[in-house]
Amino acid sequence: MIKINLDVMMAKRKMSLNELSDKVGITLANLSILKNNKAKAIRFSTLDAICRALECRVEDILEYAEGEQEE
Amino acid sequence: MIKINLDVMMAKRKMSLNELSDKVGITLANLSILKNNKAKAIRFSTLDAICRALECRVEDILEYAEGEQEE
DNA sequence: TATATTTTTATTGTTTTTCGATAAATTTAT
DNA sequence: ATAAATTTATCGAAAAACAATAAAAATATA
Repeated sequence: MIKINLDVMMAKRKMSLNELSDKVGITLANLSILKNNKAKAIRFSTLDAICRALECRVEDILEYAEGEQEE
Repeated sequence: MIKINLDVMMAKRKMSLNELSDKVGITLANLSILKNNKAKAIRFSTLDAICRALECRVEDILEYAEGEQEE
């Protein structure tokens, strides 16, 4: 499965959802959905904006976890 | 911008579009579009399938390239 | 060169999903 | 308690994935 580690990166940057929402330009609600692994896909433009806002790489946000599912 | 490095990974694995298309379960045409940076988004299910098929990580496929555009 | 294989491009249609806008509920901090 | 931050939930619209298909173009091979 693909894991979203947005929360980790936000913590590292001490950035709140509000701030990130502003910088990325997507609504608070939708960003929350993405952060909590409720989204089924992502636009590259959004991923790009997130990486730019958090000054990080794709792999800081998205992770392929072999097998794994539970929770 | 977000770069797709599918071609690099396919080369490393000596895997053709045909083979990858089979394993991933999306059509040849659409995989080609993705490979050539014509897609605007990607479903996590697809990204997952690609990582599994190529036995690689997300960062082997997707890369955030600061700035950059041209070409 | 001729032929086969692989890849790219294009089109149409269906289904899915993002994302905005909004509001309420919930959680966490003050 | 109160305020702030986050999550959850609808609804709708616009966008995009992806299938199916076919044809064109590029590449490899005999």
